[in-house]
Amino acid sequence: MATDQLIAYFNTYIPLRESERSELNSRVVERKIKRRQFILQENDICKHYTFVVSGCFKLYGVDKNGTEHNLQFASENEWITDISSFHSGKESRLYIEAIEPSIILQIEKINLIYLYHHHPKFDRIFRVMIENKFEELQNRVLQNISSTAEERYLAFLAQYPTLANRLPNTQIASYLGITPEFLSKLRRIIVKK
Amino acid sequence: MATDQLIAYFNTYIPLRESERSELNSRVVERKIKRRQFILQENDICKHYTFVVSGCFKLYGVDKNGTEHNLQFASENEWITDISSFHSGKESRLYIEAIEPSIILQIEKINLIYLYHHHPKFDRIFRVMIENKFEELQNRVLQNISSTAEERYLAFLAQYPTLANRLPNTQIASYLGITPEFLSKLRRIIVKK
DNA sequence: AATGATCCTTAACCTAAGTTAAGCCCATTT
DNA sequence: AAATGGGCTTAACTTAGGTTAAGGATCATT
Repeated sequence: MATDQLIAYFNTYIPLRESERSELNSRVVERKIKRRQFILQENDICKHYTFVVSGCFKLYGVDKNGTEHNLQFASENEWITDISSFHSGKESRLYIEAIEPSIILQIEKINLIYLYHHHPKFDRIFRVMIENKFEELQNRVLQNISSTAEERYLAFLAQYPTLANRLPNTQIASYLGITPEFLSKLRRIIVKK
Repeated sequence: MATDQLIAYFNTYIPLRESERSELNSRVVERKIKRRQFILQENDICKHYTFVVSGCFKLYGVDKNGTEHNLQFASENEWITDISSFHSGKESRLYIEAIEPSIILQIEKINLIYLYHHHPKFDRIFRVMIENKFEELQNRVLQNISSTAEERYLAFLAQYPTLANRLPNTQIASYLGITPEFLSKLRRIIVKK
């Protein structure tokens, strides 16, 4: 069952007791998502934390020219949400879209708050989870302000080799903040070396 | 007293009980820091969370050419730390330096862990704090991959007007990921408009 | 088999941003 | 009063990366 995978994931942080497992179980909803299907669109309110059981998603914004900019990918055992809209309860300016057919588990805000209040362990787990995510993002910002596109691309390949194989280069270019044409040029330069 | 300011800060998240206040009080150390003084240097291990009571700091990395790249500023009522080194216990690759004469409160890792274990409220508070920081960083990444330097500069002025007045432009340029010369050029273009 | 999408690449040309170098202005220090 | 040093600007020149447009490859759908 899919929630077993989520429980196993939490156990890597802090082992859950039976009571926590069953409460979690009853507060999580499983969904099957098709390729290209959205689980969040601009002007929606983001009501869930989404855990990816299988498949892959992207979180992105769209600029005034209609160009997409990838903020985050999430595949197996990763979380994805628009934390800004989730917190504020206001309309999102982002999209979450399946890149592959996927299975997810979603937890609603009320249920997450319930877990926080009845089992403080979840405060701890989610604190550590987001601290790790924060660290990752901080490294990305440092890369963005200090490295060339080529360096960022090579770093991406090194850090996410599996994703790099799974994703079309257009999606990687969007994540790196460059055009697909320029990424193509970089790839040729790298091969030549 | 300086810890009153920290307690007032925490109270904006969740009010602290007397027991929590006194435990916090005894686990926090006040320091006075001079302009240009470091509270973290490359290859140090980051042992503290630092709360800025007054003054201003920058967190930055230095690249192979010796150029500094500002990851974060922190002024009154903000936290600054190298969360990566703090967590892993490994040597930091970053610097934290006072931009102004400052007063800070530092909490050591053992003491923070003590607070987490005896008062789960701190798990909650730090979770929410870092969720907010995560959101901020995510917006910055989106800016970095989708906007021009001019747009990023104007957004910085709008988002941090006080900081923008307080900081030399060289520091802002470093934060935006551009050279001071180019920022100067942008400023002239903006004024002309 | 044919029709589109989507993607990847190439190439010519363009522009945002970096580099180098010089000069000025202020504040501190001597 | 000079001297130092940080910060800000300007300008000439270079380069990383974007734009536009085209063609080919791959894949799913009819």
